[in-house]
Amino acid sequence: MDKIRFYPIDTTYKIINNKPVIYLFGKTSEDKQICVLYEDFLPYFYLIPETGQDLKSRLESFEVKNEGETIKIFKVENVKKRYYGEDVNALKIFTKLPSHVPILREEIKTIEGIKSINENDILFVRRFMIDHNIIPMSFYDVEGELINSNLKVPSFKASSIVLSETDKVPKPKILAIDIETYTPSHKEIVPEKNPIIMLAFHGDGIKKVFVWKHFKTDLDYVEFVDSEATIIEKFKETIAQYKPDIITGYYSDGFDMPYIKARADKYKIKLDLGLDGSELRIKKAINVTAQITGIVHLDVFKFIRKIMAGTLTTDKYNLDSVAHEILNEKKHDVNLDDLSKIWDTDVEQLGEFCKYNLHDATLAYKLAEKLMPTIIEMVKITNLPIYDVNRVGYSQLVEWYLLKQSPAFNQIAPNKPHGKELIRRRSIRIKGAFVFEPKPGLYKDITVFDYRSLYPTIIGSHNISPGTLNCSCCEGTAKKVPLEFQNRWFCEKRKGFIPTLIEDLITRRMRIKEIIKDHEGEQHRILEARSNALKLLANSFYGYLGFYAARWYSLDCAESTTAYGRYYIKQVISKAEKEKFEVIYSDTDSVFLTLDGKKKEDALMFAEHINRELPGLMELEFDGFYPSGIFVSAKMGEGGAKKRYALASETGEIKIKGFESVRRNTSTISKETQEKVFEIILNEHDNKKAFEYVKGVINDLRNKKIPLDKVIISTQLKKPIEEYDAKGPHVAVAQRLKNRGENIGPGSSIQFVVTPGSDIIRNRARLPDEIKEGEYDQDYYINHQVVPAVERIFNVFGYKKEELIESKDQTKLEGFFK
DNA sequence: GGCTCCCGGGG
DNA sequence: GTGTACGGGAGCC
Repeated sequence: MDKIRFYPIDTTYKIINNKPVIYLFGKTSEDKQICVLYEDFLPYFYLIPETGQDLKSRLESFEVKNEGETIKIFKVENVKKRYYGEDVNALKIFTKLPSHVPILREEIKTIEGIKSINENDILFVRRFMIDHNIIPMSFYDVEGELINSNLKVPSFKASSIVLSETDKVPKPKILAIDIETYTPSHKEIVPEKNPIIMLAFHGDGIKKVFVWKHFKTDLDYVEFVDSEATIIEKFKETIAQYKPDIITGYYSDGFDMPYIKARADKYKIKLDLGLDGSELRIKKAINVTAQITGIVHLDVFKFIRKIMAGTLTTDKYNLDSVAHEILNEKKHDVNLDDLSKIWDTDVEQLGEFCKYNLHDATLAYKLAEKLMPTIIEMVKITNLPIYDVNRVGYSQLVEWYLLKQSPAFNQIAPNKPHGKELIRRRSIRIKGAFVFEPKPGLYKDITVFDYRSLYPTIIGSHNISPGTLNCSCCEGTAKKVPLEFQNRWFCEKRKGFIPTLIEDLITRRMRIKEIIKDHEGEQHRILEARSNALKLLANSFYGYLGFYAARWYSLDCAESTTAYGRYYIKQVISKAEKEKFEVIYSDTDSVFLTLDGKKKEDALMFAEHINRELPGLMELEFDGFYPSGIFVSAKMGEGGAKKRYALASETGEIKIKGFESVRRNTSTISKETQEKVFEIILNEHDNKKAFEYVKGVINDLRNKKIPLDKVIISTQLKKPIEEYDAKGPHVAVAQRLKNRGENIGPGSSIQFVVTPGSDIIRNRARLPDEIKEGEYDQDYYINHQVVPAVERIFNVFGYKKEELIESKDQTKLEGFFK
């Protein structure tokens, strides 16, 4: 009997000798790849009979004929469980193979006296990992022996697998890839037709670009090969030699991997990268995915889009914007439209593109490295392997955390909804948060308070859970859900499943926050990531309860959560007004007050009074102090627009909320003008100056002093020109390009400028190179680009948009500070 | 408003 | 793989 220590990274199972065998690919504590095999685990699911029904003996002899084979139930056990807050006598039904489960389930369903069949869709390996407490990226002591196998890594057959260390953080080996392909400008990306021209790798100690045309260069990382097929061979070879635990790329699920696969297919090259010799698998569903057995394929883009999006300020998720925000690095500035031409006619210029190629791989690598701690924390909380954490959304993260915890509560998990129920749930909209409509205006001395994790703390403090809803033990005695739900209460005697778990997440995070100050460097980053992961997950519970496809879906719970939310925020508002603060705005969990002559300390005292009366983990926190801020008016009516304001901090930093400042269909001049206006108004308090500034811009437009590149509007063609019913300006321009014989199709980026005339817009759209400097329709840019961007801001001061447009000076100054 | 369709990223 | 798929914005009545 041997002993090893290892951490699992990627998991699967195979049927060997008619038995399912679990494969845990991972790394030993000596950092060697290994696969731990385990075979003493059987698939099972639960059956809950109607009360009084005894189905055990009937099920024990149950069998189904399937494709000539007789499938039997392997074993049935009586178990006492909890289901939706009730004790139930259930049957645990074991089968021989995972594939037998759906077959048996379908037949068993027809038996009379069944209340429900549960947990029949939890995948075999995941079931094993939950039951055996196998947490990916955590270290285990394994007893067993090395055996022969045809895997590319040693195989260790385990007799026992025991968690040894949870805090030691593994350092998986990451390899980033990026390809450049032959794509003539204005043409679609077509893997079936166009070759890969270069391939870059970035890993620990490896920087390489393979390219299959020769040119003179000093770049030492460039390696010339003779054909595209050799590039694909190099792809395999590099991976085999480097032995990464993780292969990463930016949008590699949707682009690089499928492209490489398509080209490999063309040359009949087998991409047998899997540690079991299996091929790279490309799955084309709604979302394309690329998977390799034993090696995690991490698509950085997917994780950022699905999990990190809310914590980033960018609203574009291309590599350039994301790298800029997360790494403070930009992509190399080359014009990709030129690459194919240069490839055909001017190879000596390819060096720049090799640099670009490697840099993209480097950025993907750095992003993967940076996000790894957060990903690993998500993995540890949910038990899902990295591959899955990378691809699921928040609802699935919450659900797997609940599924992982449910055995500890002796619970049977509810089923996912199907068919009509799904449609019904989908159509329901619940009443959301309370928003206090702001009076448009400029304000000073704004103090902002918000409830720390409002919904999570409400769920915890008020014991909101499907199993505690309207319990019989508290009927008539428990406090009712505020206001409109007086027929609803939650148990006050027994803590529910979801409140227990959510409070666990919150308190774990609070503990981390306490100790984080005493750590620095690597350790600090890990704690930061852990805290962030816990917060993201806790914040997702409310959404999960109201998510139509959730197992623990509960409309009553979701509605009660927002009802309590409205109750608590309104309470702060009315108490603040009683204390003579002016409440200017409130949204969901935050309140904006002006001091109205009082001191900052008075506001802090006020919050402290509120906190004395809050239950459980609920807390109203001081969020910030802003010397000035502006709330703009709504398009319709008199009131202020919700969720649209800008604040200036004590250091003069400007926070803009809710204004669509970066939009694809806007020109640079419109965006620039809006930003400048906020700056002048909030920091210099000079609305006249801001007004004059805009008038200046408008004048410059009139006098054609604004350069052409600031009025260019850029849009991408998304489908063949003929397929557009609504022909916008960019479609019209594309059509003309095509008529001229240029290659225009989906993916072409169309840039245009609106030129003067009386015809409809699309007939006046021109390519920038078709026209001369200044040849744009000043009125269009004034009325449809610049004025709409700032109109609402000036409404606050009583300016009308007509005054902006008027060429004669005419200003009003009243209503500066409200 | 509500409903449907399209798109994201990538070269 | 013991499976299923998202979510937001624009355009259209």
